[in-house]
Amino acid sequence: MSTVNLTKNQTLVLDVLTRSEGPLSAYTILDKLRDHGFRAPLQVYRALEKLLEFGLVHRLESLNSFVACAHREHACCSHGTVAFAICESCGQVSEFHDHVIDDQLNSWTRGKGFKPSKTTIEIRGLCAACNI
Amino acid sequence: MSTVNLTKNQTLVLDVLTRSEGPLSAYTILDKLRDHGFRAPLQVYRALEKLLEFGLVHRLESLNSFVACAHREHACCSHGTVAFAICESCGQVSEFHDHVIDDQLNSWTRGKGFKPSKTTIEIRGLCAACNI
DNA sequence: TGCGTCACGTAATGTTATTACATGAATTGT
DNA sequence: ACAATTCATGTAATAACATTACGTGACGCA
Ligand SMILES: [Zn+2]
Ligand SMILES: [Zn+2]
Ligand SMILES: [Zn+2]
Ligand SMILES: [Zn+2]
Repeated sequence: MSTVNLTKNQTLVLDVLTRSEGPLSAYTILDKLRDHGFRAPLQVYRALEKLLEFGLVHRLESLNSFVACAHREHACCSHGTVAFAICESCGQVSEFHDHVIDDQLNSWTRGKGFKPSKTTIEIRGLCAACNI
Repeated sequence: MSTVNLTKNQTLVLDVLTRSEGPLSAYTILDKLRDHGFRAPLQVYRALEKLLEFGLVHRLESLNSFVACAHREHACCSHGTVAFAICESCGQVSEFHDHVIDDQLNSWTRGKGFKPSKTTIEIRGLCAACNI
């Protein structure tokens, strides 16, 4: 659980994401940080790039947006693939891990000689609260 | 295995995707169809929307691009979630299904009361040929 | 004929992401 | 102390991806 030294911009971006209820697009983050001196998309994208490297943030491909990791205490990157359930009504995102799925994907890739670098699993739908 | 009647534009787009080695972005499709009278992105996006509905085409979220379904004879939509392995070197895409993964995801969503509408599974990495 | 639906066309605009270039601070090796 | 290198940052411009708004003609059906 090595703690990383974040730069000022990285800290600002991570704080915004951590405080947010749901995922945010890069441009939404930019808007939220204009008061703190952010003026260009690149400032956000550069910070996000590092935060993704550190495993502190995840990118939701199906939403073109970003969330703070929900399992920071566990060093997310270390325990396999992460999956997300995304509610299309309220925007809530649940992050989870599943070793059976991991194993199954690994078994497929090994069988094919495919060397995975990054795996995306995203379930869009309605959360329990919205599915009344 | 009901065959759908495609419109002219839908046929053109599907043909381009079917002939293509790998996934194509909407704008690449547009360029390839300029000779056939395509002039605006919307023509492509409208055709893609229908082809996605029909299950003849898949969208790769992590690539913002589209592929023809590799299992048309099996009526792709009918047998659960589709997964893709995408080679970051040669661009080749392998489409596959795995019932264990399906079951595992379904068991998670049932447990949470989450009602899935669409699931994305994409593995980025290096295919066997590129991973020498 | 009048009406609704649907595929299509065109233009404009909105959203997301990257490239190119410049500056200043911190780090390293001598 | 000095040059060389690296890294975070700033700014502007542009590229890539996607949607909204509006209008037309074809078709099926009361
Ligand atoms: Zn995480
Ligand atoms: Zn919800
Ligand atoms: Zn398919
Ligand atoms: Zn390859």
